[in-house]
Amino acid sequence: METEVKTIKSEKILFEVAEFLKVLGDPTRVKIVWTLYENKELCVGDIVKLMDVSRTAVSHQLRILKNHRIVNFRKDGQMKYYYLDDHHVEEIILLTVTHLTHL
Amino acid sequence: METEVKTIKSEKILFEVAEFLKVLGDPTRVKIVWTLYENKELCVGDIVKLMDVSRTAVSHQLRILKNHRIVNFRKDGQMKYYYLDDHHVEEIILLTVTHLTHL
DNA sequence: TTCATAAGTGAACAAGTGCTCACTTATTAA
DNA sequence: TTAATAAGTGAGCACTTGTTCACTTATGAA
Repeated sequence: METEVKTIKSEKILFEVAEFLKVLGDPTRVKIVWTLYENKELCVGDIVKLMDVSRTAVSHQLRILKNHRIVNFRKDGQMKYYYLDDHHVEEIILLTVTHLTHL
Repeated sequence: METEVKTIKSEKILFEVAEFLKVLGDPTRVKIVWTLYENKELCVGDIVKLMDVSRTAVSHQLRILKNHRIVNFRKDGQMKYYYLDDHHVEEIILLTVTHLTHL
């Protein structure tokens, strides 16, 4: 207990960081995000086809991603075309891939 | 269902990305990481002093961070001095902060 | 050796999470 | 209007997770 220490600034932003990374820290959600990154935009049915997850599960996760402004969509008839709402998200994933492959 | 789609490459790496981001996606753990980022290295007692979390909880979370090679430590007598094991981790957090503050 | 201090461990439990199931909403075609 | 298709919703439940509590290990001083 002899180390000089600093106090933590902005407790709140760290909590938000944790909350945000938790959203990406799920296999289904990160797979959806990656699929949208690779395909620019996709309707729900296509996302389901590309992933081994039920349509309902995809719907639930898309809502969470939407609430955190990670994805957005445009309507076209009966379809909803989802796309990544912010390029930072793909940067975070790519940086993580880099980290893991250089471990 | 009319969009041209690509197949997902490397299912496994995406799973690992999710697992890794989940580790950072916890308020206690991200706080520990940030505290270590700000202070270079700290013993467990100092980490506890800087955070509103019990010593035991910190110990448990440090083990998880150690298992994922996010932190490491050096022993010095009775103390263990923990430090960040990879600079990618702070980059990921800083990028997330940037993302959240520009939302 | 004995005691104090620093840190870690494992069981238990409350809280949270992600999936499935049944049902609903919205849109388009017949 | 009726039927079909695309997507979303809410309850329920199994599973996971983070904390606390009691106990253990390891090191150093007396």
